[in-house]
Amino acid sequence: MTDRFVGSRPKMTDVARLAGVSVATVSRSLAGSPLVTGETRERIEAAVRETGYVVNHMAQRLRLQESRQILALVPDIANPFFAEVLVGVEGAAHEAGFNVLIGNTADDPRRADLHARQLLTGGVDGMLLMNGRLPDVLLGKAHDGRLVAVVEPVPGKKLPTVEIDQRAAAGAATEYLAGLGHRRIAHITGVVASTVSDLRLRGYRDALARLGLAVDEHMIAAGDYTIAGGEHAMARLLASGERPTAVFCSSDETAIGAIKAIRAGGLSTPGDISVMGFDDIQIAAAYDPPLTTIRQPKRLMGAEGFRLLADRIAGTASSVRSEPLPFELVIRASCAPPK
Amino acid sequence: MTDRFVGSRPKMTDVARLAGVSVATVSRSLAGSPLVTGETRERIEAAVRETGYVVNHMAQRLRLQESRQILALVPDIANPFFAEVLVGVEGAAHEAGFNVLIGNTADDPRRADLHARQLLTGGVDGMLLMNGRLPDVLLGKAHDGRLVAVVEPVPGKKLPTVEIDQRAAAGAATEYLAGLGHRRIAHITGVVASTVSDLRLRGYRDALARLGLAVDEHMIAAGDYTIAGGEHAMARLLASGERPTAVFCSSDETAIGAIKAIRAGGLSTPGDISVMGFDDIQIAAAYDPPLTTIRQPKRLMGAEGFRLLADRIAGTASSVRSEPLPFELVIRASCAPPK
DNA sequence: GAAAACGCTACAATCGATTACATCTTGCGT
DNA sequence: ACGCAAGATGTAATCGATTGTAGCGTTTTC
Repeated sequence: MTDRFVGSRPKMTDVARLAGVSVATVSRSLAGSPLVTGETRERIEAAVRETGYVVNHMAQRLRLQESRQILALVPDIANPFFAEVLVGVEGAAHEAGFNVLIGNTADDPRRADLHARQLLTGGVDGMLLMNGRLPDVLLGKAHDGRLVAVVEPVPGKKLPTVEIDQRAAAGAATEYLAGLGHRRIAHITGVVASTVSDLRLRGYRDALARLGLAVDEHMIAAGDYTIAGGEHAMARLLASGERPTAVFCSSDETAIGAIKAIRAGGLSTPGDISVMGFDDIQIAAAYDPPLTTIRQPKRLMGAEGFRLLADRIAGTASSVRSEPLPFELVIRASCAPPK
Repeated sequence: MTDRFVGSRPKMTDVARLAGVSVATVSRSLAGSPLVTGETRERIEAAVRETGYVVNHMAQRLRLQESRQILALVPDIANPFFAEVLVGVEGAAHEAGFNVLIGNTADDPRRADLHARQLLTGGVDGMLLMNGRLPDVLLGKAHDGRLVAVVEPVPGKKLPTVEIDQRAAAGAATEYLAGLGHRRIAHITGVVASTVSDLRLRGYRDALARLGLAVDEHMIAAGDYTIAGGEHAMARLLASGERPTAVFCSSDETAIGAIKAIRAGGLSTPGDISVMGFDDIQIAAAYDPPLTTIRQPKRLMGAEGFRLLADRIAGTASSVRSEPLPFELVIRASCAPPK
């Protein structure tokens, strides 16, 4: 670690010269090849220490034709749900020696496009799509399986997808409320025209049908996964003639908004109206009342998404579609039997 | 966009051949050099369209000796505060044509080290340190200003730092509580031995001194920025002899924990005990009661951190230390005058 | 009319690693 | 002793771009 290479970093030739061997031998030695042994290897290692040599990733990547980087395209990093998925992605990637680039699309297709271009220019080896949309620049291309969808399936494109059985989960949520004795169960949807939101709505309808309960279209209000959206939707639900005794919300944020609207209407949760969330983000347990919700295995989904992608990058792609991951009904205090 | 290059992407030589010029000319043309003009440029552009050529980033980076990537080292991406800062970083980076790698340290120095190595290997052009710690591998090195600290200053190292005036902010919070009429104001700290937590504690002490109020050491409880930490700390505060009428917490999570403990003790907020948070994360406004808190300009801090770093990477580094960014007292409902 | 100036393009070196192939040593069997 | 295989190392091509310098053809200048 002397300062003999001030300014420019030592390169492999410097190590080779010092060790009295060729760069080929240094490269092999560093790669752990069994061809380099004994005294030679020691001399090289000493020279590496002496010079403070570290490999130049740009050169290595060009030669190897792989960046060992992936890009995670996320609608909003600050959304606690996606942040948690990202932790899973980062963790799995880190273990496999991959780095993770973040692409915050902020629902702007141009930003998504600009990020997606990384895949075409070789900036990254693969991409995780978490916003349910294939960027336009990738449309006609053969991106031979360097794409994996996480959370939201990508419509119109056969992509490996990591998800839970949304329909079954929504069904379980609805049945739980019915099991508590509720008969007038409302639903606040997610963003309209999103696959996941549709599936949850369908699951809700399924369950009501199974239970022999009629579906009242006035009991279905459109939300957008946000607190404000939940608040407005709940206000509408309350204003409609006969009000529900329980509400199944398609996100925890929506549930929080709903609870606020319920309180604003002079009612209480779960006293007057039970509220069920979805996702089990961190606030869910901390909120007052703690939210009963469906937990999605967020970190696991991220990790699994990475693994699927890594398999395809390595060419060991097994199946196109992996098993749905398990969800879990988490019972806390925001739902109770009706009065 | 024909399929003539199935398998291997077209490279610059392909474009050159098709346009009937040399690669040098193609490169210059694509770079927008004024040397290439008229018909030649048009032929090249046509050839680019024809082949569907896009530059190979790996080769470009090797040649240019810059990755146009930075790494953001964060203790926890899923922490809403840091997630929000990251949004700012990503936005500014994106505008400047930089990509952002995330490094989740999870408080593990080895993970931080592994990520930091990216800087030594040329994997990234610079690094944003958000965890207040210089990774060991960077210790003896001359990383000539490719490092910027954000949020938490890095002790023992003169680094450009993006921060707010923590001491003044804590003072403002404490004075606000005093202004409401409180005399017994407690404080729950952040992680002990962290610079930021120390500064806030000092600001709290300053303010009490200014106000002529005695500092009661029993009114200072150690937290760790988490909900659970706030809960335990508040429980201790309640158990101690004379209980406070107001608590200044060093994070919003801490405040939420404190409120839970207050409720668990049969008391209410702000009725019996006012609670003040810090940071103004998204839940702060949604919680019940909505949290009065100090807002840190999170996105701005992230964006500013990136700009400082970009300046130093470009060699246009202006000052080592930028002005502290403005904080803001956000008054909501968790603080009220004492009974 | 020769020389200088200029505009455009090509050649070839370069960035720093990896690796197929060639070469040189050794050791072993017979 | 000789031949041959196996082991260790070196040589040089390669990944795909950028860019300094040289070259060439045309126009300007005196």
